[in-house]
Amino acid sequence: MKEKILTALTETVAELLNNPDDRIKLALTVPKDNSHGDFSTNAAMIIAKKIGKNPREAAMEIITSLNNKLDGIASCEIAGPGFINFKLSGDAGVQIFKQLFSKGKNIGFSNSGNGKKVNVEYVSANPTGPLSVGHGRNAAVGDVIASLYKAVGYDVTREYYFNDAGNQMTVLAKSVQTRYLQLFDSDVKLDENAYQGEYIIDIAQTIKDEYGDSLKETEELDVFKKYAVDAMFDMIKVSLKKMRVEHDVYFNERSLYTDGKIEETLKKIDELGLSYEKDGALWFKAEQFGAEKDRVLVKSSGEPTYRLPDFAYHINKFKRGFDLIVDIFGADHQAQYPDVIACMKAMGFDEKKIKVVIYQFVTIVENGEAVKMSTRKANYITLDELMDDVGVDATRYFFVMRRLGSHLEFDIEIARKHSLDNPVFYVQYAHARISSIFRHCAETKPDINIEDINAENVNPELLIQQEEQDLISHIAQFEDTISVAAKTCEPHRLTGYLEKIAELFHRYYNLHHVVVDDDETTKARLALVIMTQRVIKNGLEILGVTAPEKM
RNA sequence: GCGCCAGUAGCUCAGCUGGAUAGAGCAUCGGAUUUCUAAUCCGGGGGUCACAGGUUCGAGUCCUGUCUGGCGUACCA
Repeated sequence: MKEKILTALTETVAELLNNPDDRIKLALTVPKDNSHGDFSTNAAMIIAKKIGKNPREAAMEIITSLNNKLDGIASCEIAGPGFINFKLSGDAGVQIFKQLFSKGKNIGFSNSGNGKKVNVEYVSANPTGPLSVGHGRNAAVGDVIASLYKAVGYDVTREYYFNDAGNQMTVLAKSVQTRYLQLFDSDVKLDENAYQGEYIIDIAQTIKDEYGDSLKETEELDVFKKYAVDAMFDMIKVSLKKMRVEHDVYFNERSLYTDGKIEETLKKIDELGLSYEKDGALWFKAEQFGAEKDRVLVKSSGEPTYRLPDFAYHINKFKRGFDLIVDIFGADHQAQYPDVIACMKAMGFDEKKIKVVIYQFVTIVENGEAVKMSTRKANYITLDELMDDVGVDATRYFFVMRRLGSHLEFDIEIARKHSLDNPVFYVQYAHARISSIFRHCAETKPDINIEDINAENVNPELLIQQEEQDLISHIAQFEDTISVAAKTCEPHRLTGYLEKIAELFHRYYNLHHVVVDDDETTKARLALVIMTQRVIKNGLEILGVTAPEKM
């Protein structure tokens, strides 16, 4: 319907301008205020100046020449400064309702992605400690973005990239070693830079249980490292599973070395003339791509920096044939992507396929004060603790409900209340209430079987209440909302949308009964709430939040 | 210094490609339950959209400058 109006409008405007080639960006929107009709356009205001008339006169002309082109429109009105508001005829409304209802359980899902392959890389925490609240935002955002892509028909790969080698692992192994030695001699001091979490002591204890004191004299860190990495990964995977996050691929940075990809990448960069040696290190000519100075690829010690494997990793992603590569990371990693993009472009890959999603930090507020976070110092609140406090549903919902560009303030005190002002409950409650209506209907009207209701055997014309019309017109925007949320990688659009749907439903519920004396009206209203419930359920599913039948 | 992100009600935040009277929740004040779950609903009060210019029919939204905050600017990841 929307397309039809827009096409007719575009043609009309082109005629009036006497220049079909002059493509003008017209907006046809669903007005916030429903007294402004079902659709609204700004066309007249845009062309007014060009055709030398004031906007309201222009609107008049558009309507006149539009007149015969559209069916299904009950009226067009000129309003305000020159908007043209269209009101659909009742018949069109019925068609829309039937169309929406017949989508059944798939309402909201579409196939605009057309099976294109997208790789979403998220969490990607190195195994140096339990997942923090910061990782939690990453996990939730990445997971929901992946689900959004799936909902619009992409073939989605969820990926976790990690590094279990290098400097930080050595620090970790040393920390475990120190804790191990402390089990024999409490005078041993823990290095200031060491990881200080309790979990390090647990790992040391495990090693003591298996090896006794046989590792007391060894300089070799391998055993400590192996135990530490295994233990950390177990911990991380348990947390992610609890959070309902499951990756398809765990990609080990080290495999890029064993496969010779690092060498290959280095060679390619050299061939392109993008590297040079200086002070014993190998440098990447980042300045050439707008960076303020060049960056080190290989340290004078011979060890690569993170940058080189990052390049090799992205080449690998391109070679696996992804049409879209989505990287999700926090604001503290913002510096690393321009180099990757520049390098991929230089190597002839389509760098526009890389989409970098950067989210701002999570601030934990406790007793009105921000808690400083540091993995090393271990004075942070873990993701596990958070999930235990407020539940997985609320955790996931909270992490995605804000625009990614804004800081997320997580007030522990409020979260711990299992509070009633929690928006996730508001949405879930709407879902549960609808289930409750079904139960009530089954008891009071055994003749009506919910399962039997379909687009053909209900009469949508009986849905004449304003609240019903509001619900329908918002439901009609569900698919669009998902598709925009996916395209922009902005999950909060979906939470906002669901809250609006829940609000409209709750208002409707308070004003009107679904199950009423008249069976036909009851059936029409049931169809409406069935659809509403499907929308909420599918929306929550994308968010990874449960949709309870009872609360 | 330079770069990225932000500044909207007392607090936490929405505001889709510029559109009609800037919206929610919390907090506050006042109402609604013989009826499908009151985890709900209805209403009141509360705003110089950080500041100053600019672009245009029209700016919270776009441009420039200023101020404030977070992050980055490693031969750490």
